[in-house]
Amino acid sequence: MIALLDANNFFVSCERVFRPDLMNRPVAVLSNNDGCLISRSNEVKALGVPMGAPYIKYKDVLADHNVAIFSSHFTLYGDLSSRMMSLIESLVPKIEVYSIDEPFIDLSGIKNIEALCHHIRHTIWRSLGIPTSIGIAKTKTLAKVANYYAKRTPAFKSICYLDSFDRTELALKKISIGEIWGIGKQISKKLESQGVITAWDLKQVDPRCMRQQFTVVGERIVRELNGISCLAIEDVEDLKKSIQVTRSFGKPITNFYDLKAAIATYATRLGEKLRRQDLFTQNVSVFIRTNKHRPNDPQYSNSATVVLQKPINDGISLIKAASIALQQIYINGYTYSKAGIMAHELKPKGQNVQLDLFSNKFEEPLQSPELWEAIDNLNKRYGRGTLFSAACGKSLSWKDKKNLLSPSYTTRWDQIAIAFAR
DNA sequence: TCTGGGGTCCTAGGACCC
DNA sequence: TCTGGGGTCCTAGGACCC
Repeated sequence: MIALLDANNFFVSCERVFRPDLMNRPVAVLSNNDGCLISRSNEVKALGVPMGAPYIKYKDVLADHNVAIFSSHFTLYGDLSSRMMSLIESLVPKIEVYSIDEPFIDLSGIKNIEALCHHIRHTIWRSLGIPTSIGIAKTKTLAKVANYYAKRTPAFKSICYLDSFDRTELALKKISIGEIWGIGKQISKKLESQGVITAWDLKQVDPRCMRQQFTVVGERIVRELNGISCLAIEDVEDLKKSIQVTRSFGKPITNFYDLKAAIATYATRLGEKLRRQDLFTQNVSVFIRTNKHRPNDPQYSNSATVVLQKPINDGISLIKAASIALQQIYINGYTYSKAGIMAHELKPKGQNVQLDLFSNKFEEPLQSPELWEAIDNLNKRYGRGTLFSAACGKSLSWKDKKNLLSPSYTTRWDQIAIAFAR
């Protein structure tokens, strides 16, 4: 058996951990730039505010209902996530971290599955204050279905175990295909036109037909719904294949210098991410684009890739590479709204010493790793952006907005939570 | 008026090779 | 009056997920 544990409204729950006064008040968390809603408490969901809705469109409704609004605070969420994962790991033989708030748990060999799951939920609640739901079934896809019911059916008390054929049949008959893991908008539209409406319908489709229409991905879904496990619990954490930093601008950019400064800032952040994971990149791409939500404005979007002679992860080399890419694609006269930088061909430490036969032996030395460790430590201690390259510029008008940020309760000494006893 | 960011996996199709 | 066929590698783009 496989369990899928999922934190309820994770980002909202993280904000509530240090603000018990919000426990019974509606809460929502915004995307970058305070653009749209990406996490809603149950009360906000009940108001009919959809996931991903533009904040500004619902600002009044949210204010009318006294909803507490937060800018997204990924340092906080990431920290609470890793605490939650370690807790779970200490209680079970094997987990696979699937997303920031969801691990799959391998339950093979466990005797009293439900008791263990109750214990896991209780431990997370008591130690972290995060509410969770657990779905249990024979395959990952079915565990996802079980989790769907665990969240929505109060009688289940947040745990749903699809332990029999009958229960599974009932569960599949009452859920539409669009709720199934891996079935998005396009595929459900196509399937519905063929009369496949519920997950139970989908379970009956010939897997070979699914493969023809929707590749092996579709075939696997049907098999998994039939209780045949096609997606194993991944043992080793795979090496990441790409790392990116992309942002919409707080204000649109119309000149090269601001764009260059933005790209340099993203390149700096990319370097931090690479160094934190001890990774190097040999392939840096940059993209820029105008606002695609304004079809009447002149549209332009392009990207360029720079392939490097040797793997890098220091800020200066990344900024240099990114600037070269940017120069190749920049066209004057457009209003840019978004840009990003991506690193591909990631290589772990140690693999970066390989010498290219045809490259000059006496190339300039790699930027000193000690220097970058010192810079990272300073920025970690005194806040991101304490020390940065002049290429990132001083004008911050294009920077993203985060007007409603909560304190860094768990990662900054100067913002640690304070409790008062009365 | 505004509408996120960071990932993965899969396929088609072109280039190239023998 | 015919112009192979099989294989690999790479990239762009689509679809999906949280």
